[in-house]
Amino acid sequence: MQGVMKVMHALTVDNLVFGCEGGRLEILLVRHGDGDSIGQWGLPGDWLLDHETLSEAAARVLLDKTGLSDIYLEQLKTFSDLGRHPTERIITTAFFSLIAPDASKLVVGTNQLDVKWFPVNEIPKLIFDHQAILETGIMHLKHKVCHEPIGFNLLPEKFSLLELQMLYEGILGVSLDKPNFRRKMQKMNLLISCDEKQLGVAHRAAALYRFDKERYFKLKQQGFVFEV
Amino acid sequence: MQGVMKVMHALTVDNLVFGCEGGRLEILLVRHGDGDSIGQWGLPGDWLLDHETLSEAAARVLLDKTGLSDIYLEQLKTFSDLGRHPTERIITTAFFSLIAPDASKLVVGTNQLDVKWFPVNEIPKLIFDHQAILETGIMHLKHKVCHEPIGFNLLPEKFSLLELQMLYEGILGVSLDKPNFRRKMQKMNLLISCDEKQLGVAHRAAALYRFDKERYFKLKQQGFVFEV
DNA sequence: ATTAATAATAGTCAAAATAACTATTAGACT
DNA sequence: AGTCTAATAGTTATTTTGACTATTATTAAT
Repeated sequence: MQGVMKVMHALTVDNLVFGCEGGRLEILLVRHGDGDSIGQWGLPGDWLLDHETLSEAAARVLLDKTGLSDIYLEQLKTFSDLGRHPTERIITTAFFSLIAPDASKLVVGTNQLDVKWFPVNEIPKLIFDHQAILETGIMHLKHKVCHEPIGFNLLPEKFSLLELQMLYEGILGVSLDKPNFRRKMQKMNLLISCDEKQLGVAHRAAALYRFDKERYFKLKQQGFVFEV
Repeated sequence: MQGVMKVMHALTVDNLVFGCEGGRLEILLVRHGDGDSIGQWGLPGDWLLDHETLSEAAARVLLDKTGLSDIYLEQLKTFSDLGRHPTERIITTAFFSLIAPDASKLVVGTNQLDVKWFPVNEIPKLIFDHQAILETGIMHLKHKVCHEPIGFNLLPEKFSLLELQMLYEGILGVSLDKPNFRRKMQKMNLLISCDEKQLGVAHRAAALYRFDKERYFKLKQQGFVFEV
């Protein structure tokens, strides 16, 4: 270390909790019930406590809001701009999580007015720099979803190939050729057929698949790279 | 925010400064001259000051050590494990930078005994969790170098195709087919011929190229993705 | 019952990209 | 003149991609 003085800093975590409904990407927001930002929407977050790591703090926030644990959770970036908070210097580490539909029961925290899912293209004005954090997260998601099979975390356990395709179309904002998409996915050998069909649909029912996590990790060790 | 108490934290930045000599990936380390870790090697770092962002702190550390500014510098990850520092709780944000050979004149800082380049596969024992930070950084580099043209930051302004290939081979730890590699690189249209040849080599001199940054950004906006 | 609608699934085909090569050329050193 | 090293050029079979068409299964409407 250099010879300059140590300064202490206020640290928080903020979570980008992504979900997906009918191919539409959604984000979880909370409405603050106290402080300067009362009544405004922002990302769920909290102070980092003394005895916990950043990941643990992020997992705690996620559990508080959604009742979920064992969720795909990844550190995104630490935001430290001097003006990011209006009155104090607060540094925040943003996390990135992907959750499957209907898995969660939303919980309104103490000091909060509301928790709600918003489609990512219908976001209200957000507190502090949360809009910038969200944009960073969406860019990260767009990139990563093409190079690693993390998108499956946004789908239910069993899904059809069209649901998978619509997820990609929703995230990337493009439309894909159905036969080509299905061929590419099936050739990777990462989908296990459930030997089940969709129920209650008004057309020919699609076969349902699960993502083969074990196989993916085995292939990955052998140098395989997932690519969409 | 939840209703828990705000705690203040000690924050530092640590830099992974990568270089390259003859296709061999190197990292810049400093030997500490005071504190508990006296005499041991570690990543160059410093406390985060009150008036600066994390990026600014990282750029300051880089300038102090190498005399360089305007360097490729990217935030990697924030490390917050409770036991990462032996006596205090210190949270550090690791940065990732790539510098061209011979660009830098190393400077031994106050409270430091030495600054030196080490090949990444001949690293001494490092302080704290710096070994883990380094491994994270190398993994990140291996991944990113394939998807974005950041490798050029590790080469001199003018380079031959074989130098470029050896850089990739060094970073990825694989050997590549020369004609195929050269064809792939040239087809991307990101290399400007310098209309110059290597000097002082004991064999047929190779043509020298520069990386066309402007063209890359233009193509990127149009959806082009760099892939090796 | 027939037909329309919707989406699943199967298959085609030309163009492009890749991997694994061989061949030739230029320049320096002995 | 011959040897070494690496640059550069080219070949070929295989695989992958993109842009399609065709067929099938299922439900809902007429």
